[in-house]
Amino acid sequence: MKKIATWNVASVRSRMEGLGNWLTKTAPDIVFLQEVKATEESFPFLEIKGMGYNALVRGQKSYNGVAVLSKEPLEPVLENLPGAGEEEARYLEVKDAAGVHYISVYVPNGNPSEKNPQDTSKLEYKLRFMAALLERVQTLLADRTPFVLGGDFNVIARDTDVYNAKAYEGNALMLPSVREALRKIEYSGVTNALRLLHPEPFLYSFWDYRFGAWEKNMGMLLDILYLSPAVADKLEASGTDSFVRGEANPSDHVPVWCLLRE
DNA sequence: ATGCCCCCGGTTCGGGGA
Repeated sequence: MKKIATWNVASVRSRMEGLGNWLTKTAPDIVFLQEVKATEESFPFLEIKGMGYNALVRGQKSYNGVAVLSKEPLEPVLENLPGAGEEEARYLEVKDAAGVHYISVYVPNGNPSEKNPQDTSKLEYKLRFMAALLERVQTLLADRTPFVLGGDFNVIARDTDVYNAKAYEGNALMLPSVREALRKIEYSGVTNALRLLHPEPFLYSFWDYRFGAWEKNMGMLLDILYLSPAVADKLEASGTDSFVRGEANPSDHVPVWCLLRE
């Protein structure tokens, strides 16, 4: 069995204790991280090595940043998503010795800043990014490359993936254009590892730090693991590690994981 | 239900997150 997880850690350096506890407790083989908010120079490679994991990092100062942790060494394939620009660290594709690709992705949020509520440039970037991601998925599928694509997609795919859909009307997390972009990826032929086995409504991976959201269970499902067809055939189990949201100094996201037969 | 929180850089606040 191989366990693969994705987790938006919301600043890896400030989350080391929780990350270590979670790795020890759940023992994933491969972990996709998002929002590490560190450069390669400042990334805590040594501490993570001490936890038993190698790390490949596409870093950036202050913002974004993605990584893949693994017990067995992996090798890099792409450090940027083709067609999405190279300014922001939101994509890292690596592969194992068997040729399976592992992709950690952090899709842009897409909402305007509070100071410029009419600004649509961030939404346009999100849609461009998702279109480029669709292209990459289609290429991998056409090549019959086995892969796991996981990350924070920043999309509320269905009204029942959020505590109150009405409150988020017009939000870039669930605009029709954004949902359509996600559906194009899903309908290209990948399998949602969590949803295939757990279709129930109000299953969340994110609870805002504000509003007492965790205590009131005001959450959203934003994190996804997509499997290529050959990998999906090996899916044994999946879930969310929501317990970490209740621990000290947590990320606002929790890990989503799947278990694959060898 | 957007203000509430949290992190970063680098200073005592602004930007970003969702």
